[in-house]
Amino acid sequence: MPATTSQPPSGPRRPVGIGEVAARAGVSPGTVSNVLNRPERVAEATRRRVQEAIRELDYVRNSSGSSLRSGRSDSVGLIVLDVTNPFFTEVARGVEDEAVEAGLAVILLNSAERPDRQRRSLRLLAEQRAAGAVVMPVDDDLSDLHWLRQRGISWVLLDRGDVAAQEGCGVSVDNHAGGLAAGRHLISLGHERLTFLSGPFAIEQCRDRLAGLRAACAEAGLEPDAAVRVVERPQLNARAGAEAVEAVLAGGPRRRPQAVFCANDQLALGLLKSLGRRGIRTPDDISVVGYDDIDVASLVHPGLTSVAQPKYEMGRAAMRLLLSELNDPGHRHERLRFEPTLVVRDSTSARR
Amino acid sequence: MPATTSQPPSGPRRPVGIGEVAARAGVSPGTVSNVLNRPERVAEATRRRVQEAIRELDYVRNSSGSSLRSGRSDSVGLIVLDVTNPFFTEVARGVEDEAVEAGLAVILLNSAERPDRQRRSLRLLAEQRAAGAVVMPVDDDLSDLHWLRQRGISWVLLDRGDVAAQEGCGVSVDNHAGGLAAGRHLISLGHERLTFLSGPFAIEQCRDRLAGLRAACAEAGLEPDAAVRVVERPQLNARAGAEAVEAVLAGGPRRRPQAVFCANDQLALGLLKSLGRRGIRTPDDISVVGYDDIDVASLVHPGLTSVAQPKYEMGRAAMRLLLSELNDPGHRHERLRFEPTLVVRDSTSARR
DNA sequence: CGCCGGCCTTGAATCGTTTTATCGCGGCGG
DNA sequence: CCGCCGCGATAAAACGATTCAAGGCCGGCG
Repeated sequence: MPATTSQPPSGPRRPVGIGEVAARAGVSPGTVSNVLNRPERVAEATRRRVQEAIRELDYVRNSSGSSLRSGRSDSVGLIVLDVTNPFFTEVARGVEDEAVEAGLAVILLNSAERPDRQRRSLRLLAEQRAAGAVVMPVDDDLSDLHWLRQRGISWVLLDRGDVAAQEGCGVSVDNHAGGLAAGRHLISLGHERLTFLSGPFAIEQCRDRLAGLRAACAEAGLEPDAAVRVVERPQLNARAGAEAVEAVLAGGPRRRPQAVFCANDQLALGLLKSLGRRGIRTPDDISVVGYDDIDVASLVHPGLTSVAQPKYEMGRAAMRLLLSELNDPGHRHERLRFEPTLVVRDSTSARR
Repeated sequence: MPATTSQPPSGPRRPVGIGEVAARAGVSPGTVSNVLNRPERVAEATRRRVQEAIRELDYVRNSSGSSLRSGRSDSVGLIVLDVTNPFFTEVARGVEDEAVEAGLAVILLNSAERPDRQRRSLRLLAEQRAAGAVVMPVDDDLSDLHWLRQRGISWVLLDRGDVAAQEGCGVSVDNHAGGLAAGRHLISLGHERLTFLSGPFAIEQCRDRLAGLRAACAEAGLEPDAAVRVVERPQLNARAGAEAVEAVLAGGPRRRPQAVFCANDQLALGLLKSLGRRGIRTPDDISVVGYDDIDVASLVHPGLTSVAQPKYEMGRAAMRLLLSELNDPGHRHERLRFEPTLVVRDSTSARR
């Protein structure tokens, strides 16, 4: 950055390279490089002279040249499924904070839940010879990720538990436990006719959360197949939740579920809205539980009971695993598993 | 990407370069480069042979080498103030979609509203010799941005209207008009005792929205200084909104505002929550208007009346301006201004 | 038949940095 | 006094792609 605060916009400057700095400081380019990368190997006086020259010329390192020669790059990729989803952005914040501390730059890429865009993103990272990547995979097909690893770019999976440890590190949350907690909560409130409002079953998380819910039923002596009805929606957003209301209420008031457990908060928020429109009150007429505990869950009225995941911490942990893989020669792949916690608010209450 | 779908994880492969491809195709490296960058200059047959070799060897271009020599880079930066804010992520989506169409990669950087992080991000872009940047500046100090431009990296400002056109392109929304629309709406409902719940006044948007609100008062024959009370908060998030409730209600029921206009939706959501906790009903007791019209505004209960900005379109437009600056030699800086629109929902109603 | 021009292709120079082998120098031990 | 060692600094060879001047080939025209 400029030494003097704000200069009048003068013509575009010819870029200054390491050689020019060297000339100015009266040393060789190699020495400048050493000052930049291994300052301890340079004598105090020389180092100071070089740093002075760097400041005076306002030299900025060219990372192309640098990473071309060294083979290394100091940026890592982060591929998220949806930049507009609060869950992912919170995770991204964690990844970023940890990376910044380690002096790495994060290239945030959005796969928009589309395999082709994930593919593009991975290819970009390969072209950039990125140091590594944190990836929330778009589906169960990891072949592109193996392709990336073959090229020497290692990755950590986020939010996908099914990866055998020998393929790479991973961070996930126990979705079964989350479903179980939600189920126990609802059952303890006296609800026996439940609906699981799911996203696509292709998504492992949805399946696991449902399994947890069923386990809670079994545990309480309820027959899971009878107690839990499942409504599957093709997406995990609010619109899908709102549109699901008919399917959820299908069968008339007598068969209406006493409680709905949603695969994520956005579905739940959409559903709540539609229920309200129809004059069905939450929690008086129906209890609703969400998943993720995004910020707005506490802001809506009624406050949404939700299964919380340590989003920010998951991001940090993933980045830490990646850093370990990059720096620690004795690294072994590892799978970290977080525990979800139920946050009870106003959208659930005892059966009338 | 691999031609064959999924190979068993074999040892890390030695990277294949342009030379190897050339050898395989029986041509010179220069020709391979031409196939990659100016295919029309290469004879049909040769081109095919080279492409075949590329596929067989699964060659991936090394962007370090490429941009080192050419001076160009095919990635652009996008610096947002807060990755977790829905307004920004929606804008980011627009920027990204437009960039992808143009074959550019987007490096998304989060300044977290902190000048030092914005500085870091700009420096990173300088080191990477990025093609350009779309920036939502963290404050009014543009000296670092000038510094960037001096280095030949051009930028487009987003959501900041005060930049003289000769310094760079910009995209903004008419905040005064937004405040005016909100004010007219509230006044037409009969409200005369208004409060503006603001973020930091250092942020131009807040000031302009307030000015618009005042203009609406003046227009209706109300004395702005008497009709509008202002509550300033240091941040623009929900927590700040929730904590503002006391200041908003200060003075007892008699002096309680009939309507509150909030500088953004998150403030409004926080405020709504706190009002609800105190048993104050919206819109019966107090009308509330937000700003930005983020997704959840329509999901909360009551639905939040809000001033909508064309978030996604703003992102696209910003990227288009940047592309024009990069590709069009006769480019002249331009300032695009969008118009906000008021979206009326349930959080505002006529004075009782 | 010779020359010219257009189309493809080539070879070599080049981008800015890192790295490695080498060198000069002064001090220390033998 | 000599040789050796180690510290600091240097020069030159990479890294992988792009670019550009130059050359080869072919067909057409004079």
